[in-house]
Amino acid sequence: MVRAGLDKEIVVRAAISIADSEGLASLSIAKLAAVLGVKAPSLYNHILSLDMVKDDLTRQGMLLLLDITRDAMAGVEARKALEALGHAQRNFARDHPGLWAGAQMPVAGWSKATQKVANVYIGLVLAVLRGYGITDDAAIHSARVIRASLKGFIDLELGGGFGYPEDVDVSFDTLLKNLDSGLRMRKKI
Amino acid sequence: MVRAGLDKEIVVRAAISIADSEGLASLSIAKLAAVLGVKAPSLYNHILSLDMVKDDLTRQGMLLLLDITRDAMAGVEARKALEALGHAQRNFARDHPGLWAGAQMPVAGWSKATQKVANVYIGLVLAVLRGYGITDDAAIHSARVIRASLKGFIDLELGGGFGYPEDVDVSFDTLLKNLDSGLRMRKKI
DNA sequence: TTCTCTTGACTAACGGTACTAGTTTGAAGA
DNA sequence: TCTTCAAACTAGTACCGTTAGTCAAGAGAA
Repeated sequence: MVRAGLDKEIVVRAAISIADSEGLASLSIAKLAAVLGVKAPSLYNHILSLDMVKDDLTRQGMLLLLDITRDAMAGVEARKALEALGHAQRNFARDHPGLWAGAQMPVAGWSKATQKVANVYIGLVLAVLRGYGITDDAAIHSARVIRASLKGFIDLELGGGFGYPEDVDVSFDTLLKNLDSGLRMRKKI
Repeated sequence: MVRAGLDKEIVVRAAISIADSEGLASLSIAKLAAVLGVKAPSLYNHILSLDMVKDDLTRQGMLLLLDITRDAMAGVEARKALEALGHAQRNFARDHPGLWAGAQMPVAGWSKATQKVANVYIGLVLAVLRGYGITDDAAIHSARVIRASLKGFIDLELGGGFGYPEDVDVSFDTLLKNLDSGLRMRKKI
């Protein structure tokens, strides 16, 4: 009965590692316990439930994504900012598929704390739109379009939804160009 | 031990009903058996596994979506066709959230038969693009953009991802307008 | 009508999941 | 050194999908 010296952070870190390498779906209490060298019930001295671990994982993933995106967007505007946002998200999803998958779960299952972090992300999208001169109601609608397009593309790419051999990078550039031209149109009207 | 008169079709039909009313995630052998008035193991006289039921459900969902979309797109071109495609998908997802969720699962988990049906869907998107004068490689890239945008929007809407009170219908129209203007741009170049 | 054979139900069980209760022990602080 | 709390443990609950083996319903043949 040697003590493993665990705490919630270590457990969540292990969960992130498992989710990113084997997929969020195969994250389980049993696997977590095995990785940490402990029997499954012992984990409950540090965590409330597997769902809570996933919530923590999601929130940490969002915070990391926010940092990365903010850095990428620093000092650029409009189209450059949109591209920075898009590439930052796509790269994040490829580097951390488990964290990305966590952030794509239905909002209803998140804790208040995690929902709060999610709202900060919207702020970043709205910042991009200010660069296009789009504010207020129109910004909300355009923000939804940007979020939806990026999320849909990344989910499809990660899920193996692009079967044809054409270069997916070119497709992503097409997506960003489309969004840019749509937003510039919107500004003119 | 009265015989229930089951067959695979009846089981899949019940699965669709459960998935659409309670969500794909809560579709289980136990629930399926309860609904059909039979003990769980009895189902295995008619099905191979729960995964195979989900695959059938997905394929049937896709076929239904294809029918609905084809009908909506009949006799219209370019922007009208794009709008028909978009609204048909969004309405389908709202009417059949379980079938929609099935069709969004990672491609790797599908049978060959189901993947084949999925490919037919791409044909519909390419038909829309022909109306814009976009063919070949460019069409593949634009088709990915359309699929990604629609999928992302619908997934976000169904998952409760749009927190602000602004009218989601307006946002969807914005998405379609964006796509349309992007595609018309692309045609000119 | 009776017999046979197939089909579709059943019960019991296996290994997996998350989780809880109760027990023991390591290790830190008094 | 003793006490106390935290963190591990074992054992067990209640689910999940799935398999093996059993038995009877019901259809077709004699």
